[in-house]
Amino acid sequence: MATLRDLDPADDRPVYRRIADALREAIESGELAPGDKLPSETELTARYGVAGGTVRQALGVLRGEGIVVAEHGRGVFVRARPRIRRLSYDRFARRHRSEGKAAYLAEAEQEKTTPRVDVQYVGRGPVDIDAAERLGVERGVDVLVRRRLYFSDERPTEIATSYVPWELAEGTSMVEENPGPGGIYARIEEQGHQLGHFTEEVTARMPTPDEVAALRLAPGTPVFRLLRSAYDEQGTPVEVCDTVMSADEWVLSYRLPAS
Amino acid sequence: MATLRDLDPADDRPVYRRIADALREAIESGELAPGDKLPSETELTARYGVAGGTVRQALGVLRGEGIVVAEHGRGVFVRARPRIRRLSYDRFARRHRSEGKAAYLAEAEQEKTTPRVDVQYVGRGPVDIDAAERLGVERGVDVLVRRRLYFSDERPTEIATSYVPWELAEGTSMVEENPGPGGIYARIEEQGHQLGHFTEEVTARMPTPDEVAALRLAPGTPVFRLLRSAYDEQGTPVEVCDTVMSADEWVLSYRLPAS
DNA sequence: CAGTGGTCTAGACCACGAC
DNA sequence: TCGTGGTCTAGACCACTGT
Repeated sequence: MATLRDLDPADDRPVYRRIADALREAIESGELAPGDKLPSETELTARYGVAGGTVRQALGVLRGEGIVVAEHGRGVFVRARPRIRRLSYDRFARRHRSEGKAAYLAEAEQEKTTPRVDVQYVGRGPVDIDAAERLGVERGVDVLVRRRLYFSDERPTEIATSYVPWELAEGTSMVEENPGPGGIYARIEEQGHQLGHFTEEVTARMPTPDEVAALRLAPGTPVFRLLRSAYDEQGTPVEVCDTVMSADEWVLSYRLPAS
Repeated sequence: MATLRDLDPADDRPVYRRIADALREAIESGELAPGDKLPSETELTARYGVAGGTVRQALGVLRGEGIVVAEHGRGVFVRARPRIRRLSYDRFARRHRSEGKAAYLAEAEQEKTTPRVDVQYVGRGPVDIDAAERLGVERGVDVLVRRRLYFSDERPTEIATSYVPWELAEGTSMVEENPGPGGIYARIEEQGHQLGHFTEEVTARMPTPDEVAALRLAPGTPVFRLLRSAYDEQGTPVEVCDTVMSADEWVLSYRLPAS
């Protein structure tokens, strides 16, 4: 059992917080490394002379902070932080499309990971409320809906749902599972809509149980939600993409003008 | 006491989850509106015939989801969602600076809120590790550190710490509590460094206890961390700003190029 | 003061994982 | 089978809020 410091008797904060602090310090100091097993609840009750419920409360604090994960029947472990990946602001630059690469393929190449897409739904369907507002269509109107789950080295990394006005998508390979070289943005440009710019709206929240399952999220980790709108050179919205991704696996990078 | 549905005896999930579900349904259906008081723990133990600990566990689930807040001695209340505010990508545009407004003042004017800044520390101090990397200085070197807490209508909204190379800051009003009209960016430009662009790196995580206290965060709400670097027209970094803000009060908005 | 949530105890029994 | 965490009980006492 790792050497944990004693509780400071002068500290009048609740015992469970002080136990959580002691464990957190052991983790941050590296004494308990990622993947290491924490002392069991039984050991901690003996170590600190408290009831089991108090120890559970302390561990609950650390789980809430996402720095440990409990595995039923095995123990509580220091969470191994996933590798941080960067989502770069120029990921939709035309040079990638003209090279025949969809954005996620260009990304994977730069990250040196093996990409895979699981297309979960492609077809005509009702537009989502947030997408409708940004596409400038009425709520409930039918548009092209493309919902897919992206993998990187066989680990799920993001859930993305795209919405494209039906008039624009009809009769093109956008309605196919595989939209062809350069992805749907290349198809949209072939339809006479040169892309002008994108806006991206970022929020973060705790995941729904569905998202925890689909993205295999550890408890206590928030998700990013990106709502990206693509505009053509006339400023007409041509696509909206709603993306959910694990917040502790990604850093989003943007460039802001000074003038 | 609000009419809560009975627990489904056919459901074999833990009792505390089923109680949490019943309460969540009452909230989502609007039967318990934002600001309403939930039945007390005593009432809930009687209503469902369980021990107090089980009821507390159920309420803990809802607190973790951030949909209720407990107030010691008063009760547990349905959380009123704060107004969503937008952080816009052009907030550092020169036109604001030349009008003598710091970015947060321009922001507050647009939002029609009353701004206030609480300057917590201004002076020479060691550079943070992430800031050092981006400023291109050695770790631990002394720079100008400006740490402040921003308020909007007297509610704390963000913690920000700026780092400026000491050679650039020395002898200017950047080292004063109030850096003068246009904020520190105006002072940096007066020093001969016309601002060229900014980069902003966005992450999201659960807050530390300090951040919960300073920002008066409800449990279960993640925070954004923005690491913004300012570059002059030669591409030399002139400032790094590290910002923490409540994720459920803000949506971050960016513009991406297509070419 | 009464009523509320916050902390803590000392047990019980169960479900899961590894051996 | 044994050790692990997950759920639950039936209490106790404390701290805070309102009257």
